[in-house]
Amino acid sequence: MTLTIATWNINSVRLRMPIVERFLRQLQPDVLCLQETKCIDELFPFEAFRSLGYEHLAISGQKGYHGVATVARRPLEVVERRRFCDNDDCRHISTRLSSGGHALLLHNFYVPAGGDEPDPEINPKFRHKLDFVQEMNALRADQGETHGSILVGDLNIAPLPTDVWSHKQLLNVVSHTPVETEGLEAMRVGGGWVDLMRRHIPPEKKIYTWWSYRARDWELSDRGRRLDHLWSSGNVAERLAGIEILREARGWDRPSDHVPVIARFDLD
DNA sequence: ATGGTAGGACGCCTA
Repeated sequence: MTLTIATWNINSVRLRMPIVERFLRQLQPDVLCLQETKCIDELFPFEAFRSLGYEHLAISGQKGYHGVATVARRPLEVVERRRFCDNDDCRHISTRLSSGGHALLLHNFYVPAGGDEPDPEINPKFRHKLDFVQEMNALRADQGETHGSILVGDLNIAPLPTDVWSHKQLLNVVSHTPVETEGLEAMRVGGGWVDLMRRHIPPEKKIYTWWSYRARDWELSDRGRRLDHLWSSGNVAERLAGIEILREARGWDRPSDHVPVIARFDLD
């Protein structure tokens, strides 16, 4: 049997329901992890998801900012809404997915963007981002009483030189500074996580999942970054059958600035 | 070198 898991920073789930519907009808992933839902739980569009066959929802929302949601066609249960950096931002939810006798732990993350100034001494938002990644070190791929773990989301860091349109020009730009890229890679490797997009697509090849709204023509200039990630424990990575980055979604009507990324696994 | 756009919510913060 196959299991497909998608991640997408949706930049307001209520405003984006038309393209969420289009995506779910077209790709039909088993699970969709959303970030930046930007609405309190009471206002989450439950019915729209249910009518599309996504009847199992795990949400963690707040007013106006952040917010994550994991929606699925199969049963899932909330494991934890973890707090980071001693505040109540809704930036994480973990769920347990049962799939053909396997139980998978699925983390859905929205890492702080970090502001514009890449200096933690003068920019508290950048300090917050670095601290947040530091605290993510507690999450190990082999953790929990499950048969494997998956970690997805908008991590707001493009770790490899080929994860940005210009490595040289972005070295001092938040999302690609060495303190961030090295911190994220250390956390990933230390936690035993496999970068599934890079397992499937060689590191020489450029990959982007985000293009700024501010470009005159995002497609023509193609100044993108890979900010969205899918990781897993080694045993789950062995089952990876494919990765799809839905670049066309950046050109849909009223798009998010991020596109969905989908991983397909072949399980027994 | 700079400013460019978008969302939530209604003056301004965040990305």
